[in-house]
Amino acid sequence: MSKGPRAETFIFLDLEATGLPSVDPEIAEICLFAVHRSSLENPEYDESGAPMLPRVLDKLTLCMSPERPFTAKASEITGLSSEGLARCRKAGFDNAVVQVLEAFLSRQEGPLCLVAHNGFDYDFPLLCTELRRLGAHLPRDTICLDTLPVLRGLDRAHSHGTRAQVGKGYSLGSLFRRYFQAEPSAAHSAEGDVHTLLMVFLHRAPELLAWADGQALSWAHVKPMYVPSDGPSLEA
DNA sequence: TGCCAGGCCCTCTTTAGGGCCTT
Repeated sequence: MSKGPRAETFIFLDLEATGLPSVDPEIAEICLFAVHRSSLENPEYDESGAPMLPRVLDKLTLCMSPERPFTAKASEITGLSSEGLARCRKAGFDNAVVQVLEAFLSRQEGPLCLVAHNGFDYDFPLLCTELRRLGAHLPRDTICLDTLPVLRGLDRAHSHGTRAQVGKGYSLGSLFRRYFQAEPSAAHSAEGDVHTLLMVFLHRAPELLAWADGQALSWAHVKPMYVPSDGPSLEA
């Protein structure tokens, strides 16, 4: 059941924000790694047999000052704070961010596939909220892949009823530790988590690419996490 | 300087409850 076009570039995405969906969070850091399909289909491996990061890789990381405060937990785990961002004179998620984002994406061969871990419940709706607030849009043929339900589903299918994999942790860190017997680096920095996400993807690339080709959902299906009640919503 | 959303999954299930996963 194909729901979208075949993606030529995969955009690995992670957001750090002021909290979980319950607090109507705002984005404080965004990171995207753009990887062409060819690099995912033909990964290189190091001497230990682990996949190597593609040599041809576009990266974008931006920090921004949210208007609302961080929850204590969000600030603790991300290392970001309103004070720290303000001290560095970071503007918010504004039209300049949108322009940089659009420029970054426009130089990737489309169609694009956004990839995030728990993306449908967090990163995609939150990004959708921020883009809509500014009247911005992603390319219409953009599709989305959420590695959390897809990897769970693939393992469940492979277990043939043994449930060998099902029930184990599927957090991004758990997957990385399971696949590579190593600790992920820089957890809860946006770039660190995107790096971890890409490595996890590379470990299962043939299956995930096939899944993306057949079952990825359109970005048009993503609903905003919430509708902002304030902010520069009318300036776009 | 906001403790709390919600869809999915598992099981001691299905007349339900609890944990995961994202910050």
